[in-house]
Amino acid sequence: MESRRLQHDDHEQALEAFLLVANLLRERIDRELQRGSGIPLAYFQILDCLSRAPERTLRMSDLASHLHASRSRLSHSITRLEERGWVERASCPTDKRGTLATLTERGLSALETASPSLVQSALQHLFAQLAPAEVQQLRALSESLAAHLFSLEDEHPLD
Amino acid sequence: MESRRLQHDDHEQALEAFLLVANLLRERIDRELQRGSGIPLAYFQILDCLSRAPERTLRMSDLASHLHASRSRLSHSITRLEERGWVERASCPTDKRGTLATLTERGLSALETASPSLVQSALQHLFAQLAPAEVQQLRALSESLAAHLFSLEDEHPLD
DNA sequence: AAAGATTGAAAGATCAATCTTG
DNA sequence: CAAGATTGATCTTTCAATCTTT
Repeated sequence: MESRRLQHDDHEQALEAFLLVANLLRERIDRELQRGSGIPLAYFQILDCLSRAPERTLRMSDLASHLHASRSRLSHSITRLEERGWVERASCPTDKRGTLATLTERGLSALETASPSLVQSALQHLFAQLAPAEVQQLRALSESLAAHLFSLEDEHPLD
Repeated sequence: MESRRLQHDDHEQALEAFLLVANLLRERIDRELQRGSGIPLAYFQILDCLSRAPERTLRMSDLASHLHASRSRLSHSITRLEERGWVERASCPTDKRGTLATLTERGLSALETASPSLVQSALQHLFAQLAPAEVQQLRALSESLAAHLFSLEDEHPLD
């Protein structure tokens, strides 16, 4: 009973520390991007994802699942990115229900301007203090937890 | 040069995995709370923080720094919690600039209803697959990163 | 009916003033 | 002027329809 209780406390403290650092990290990166280039992290991730796709184009649905975002959220975001001239929509030729999102030249420039200095400086700042083995630990733990969370989503989907 | 490049990739992948799992985890916990009790995680954290304070009361400023939230965000949140009857404001007797936030009886009940089952089930789900040593690793890494991020905030504050 | 996508309204967060007290 | 706190405008996310195509 005692050890059961201790174990639970361990979990709770680990969870608290994890959620705290996750927030701090996201905020920090978001700020550095925002300040340096005027691009919020959420938009950056969309542009980055499109830039790696063939023809710099993806279907809304595929883009949403790559980014682990809801269709609704992505749709609103793409609307705003279209207003900035960074993304264009086109209807899918093979399936009239679908919509294709394409990264424009201007969008690519914006991404390339923002990308190198800021993300790298963030990374260097953040991981400068961790030993290579610790970086690996962090990655292994994250991937293990992510796999578990994905299996939970399959049981109880969020949409 | 080659190893420099490899190291950077390691960092980037670790960061990606970490940010992904952090989002999944936060969403999952938020949903379980929301579905089970109608309380969003952000509100839960405020109520929980107040419930541990002496007299169930804290100054807005102290509450904000405990939660690592901006004063503005907290002020808006407390307004909404007051509307629900879960928190009350009072002006600080010793410093007329200050405002005290107090958890009400109804707020305490709401917290206690939401708290036990949901958070514990979330914790058990999430950590069920990690060995105790891994939980400790996760905690140690999180705390180490958090300490580093705090020192960054001191150099370049966010407010 | 299910899948892909969008929309409008409501809730939450951020940003730049603003106001009061120290 | 600085610290504590609030406000209003704006932006983002979420939620619950809605619409079209399969």
